[in-house]
Amino acid sequence: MKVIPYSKEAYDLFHEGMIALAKVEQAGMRINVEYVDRTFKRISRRMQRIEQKMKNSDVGKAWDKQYGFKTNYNSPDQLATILFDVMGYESQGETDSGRHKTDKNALVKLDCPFIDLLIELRKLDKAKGTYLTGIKRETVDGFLHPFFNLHIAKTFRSSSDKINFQNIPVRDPAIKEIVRKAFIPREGRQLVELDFSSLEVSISQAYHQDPTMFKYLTDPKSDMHRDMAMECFLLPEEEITPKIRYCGKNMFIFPQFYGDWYMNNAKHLWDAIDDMNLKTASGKSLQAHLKEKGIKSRGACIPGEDALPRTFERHIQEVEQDFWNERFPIYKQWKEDWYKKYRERGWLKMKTGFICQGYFKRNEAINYPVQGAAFHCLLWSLNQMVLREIETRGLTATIVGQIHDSIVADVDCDHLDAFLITIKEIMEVKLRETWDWINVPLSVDAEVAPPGKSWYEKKEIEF
DNA sequence: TACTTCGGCGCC
DNA sequence: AAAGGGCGCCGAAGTA
Repeated sequence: MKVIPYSKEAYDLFHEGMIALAKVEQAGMRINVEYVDRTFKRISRRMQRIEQKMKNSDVGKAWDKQYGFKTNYNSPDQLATILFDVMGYESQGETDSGRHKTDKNALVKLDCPFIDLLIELRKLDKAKGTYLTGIKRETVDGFLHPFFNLHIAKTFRSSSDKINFQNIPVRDPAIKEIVRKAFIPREGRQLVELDFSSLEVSISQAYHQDPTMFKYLTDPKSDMHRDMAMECFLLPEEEITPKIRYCGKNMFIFPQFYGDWYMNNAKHLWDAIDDMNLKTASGKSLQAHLKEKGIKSRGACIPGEDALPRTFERHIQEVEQDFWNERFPIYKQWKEDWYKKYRERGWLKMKTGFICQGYFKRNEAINYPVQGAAFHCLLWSLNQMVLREIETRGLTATIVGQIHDSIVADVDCDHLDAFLITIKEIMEVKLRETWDWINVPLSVDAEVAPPGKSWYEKKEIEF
């Protein structure tokens, strides 16, 4: 059977999207070139000082003895040889090709002072090698013009390259500052970022129609991440802190939605208790709290082996069971039905009219329609702004980028309020008028940097 | 010199 | 029964 990969509506969305994104690319983002040059040199000096310290440590001396002038702290092979063969540290697992793992997660478990320096060095190297170098290379006359592609991702999402505008550091405060200070607004303007809150979860609702999820997405008093944090750590609502909620969200709920399983959840949540120094709202350590609840150890977490009673692993396994069988059974049923239908037909169709055909694993077939359609909500909104509303309303504003569920703009300070009202109306109201299959409210958060200030200075605002 | 694969890491 | 979805870029190391 021949499958045409899109409907007319989907074709139109991408046709307009190509034009709108080309305009975004052409406009570009203003760069503080002097800052980038200055910071590049400063980071280089900092890296040299760190390397000097590394040289003087015991690991550094062993490294020099083994490799001499060939010493390269950036080589995973050399690092593994020194740590696990020469120094005798315990290997923390293997890569796909059977080498010792030397990523951050494996290294922090070794308890070795050299490692802290190495991790700091890697971070600075990332900032310098990938971001500052990339910005310098691609900036022309003070403007950076990243590409936004619509022909790459299997899910009909976008991608971005030269430079990748969609992976600028934001979580690590130090790297965030180094890189994002390079991005500045045009004269008399300020930078604005608008993102759909929990867009993929909201779009998943249109597929599975789970009533419990519907309540979470429509009742402002309900809070799915808080609830699952309570389950994972056996805590009452009043003991949930922002950090604990963060863990429920990013180490249980989101991984579960992407198809992960309890064993990984248990490992990550258990590590977080120590790494993030988790305490209940009334100040008790979670370690002690779980012990009181009868959970004294993590559990072996070995695939194929049953989780032992009274381990954290067993507990999270039960939380997972409850999550899908009791809390979201309709969602679970949809996943099974959807995958079965894909297996029968060999293709799947998104709410936005795009068709994915080919061999997909279970998790892929389930995730693609949500990921793609969610991005299409953003692209539709961007098209309205770039191709229609900005000009129609006479706004002095330029869309300069897009990050899957958010839009970045460079807006005249005097037009900020009008811009925000316009784009909020499009993203929250007009989008749903156009696509009535979206059956839950969509809400937009705004972050704004002060006039003339860099992208690093963006702060969430009420509007 | 040019290319590929791998490990690692940045984002949603 | 299976067991984390989607991207791009860097340097290291090996191959052509």
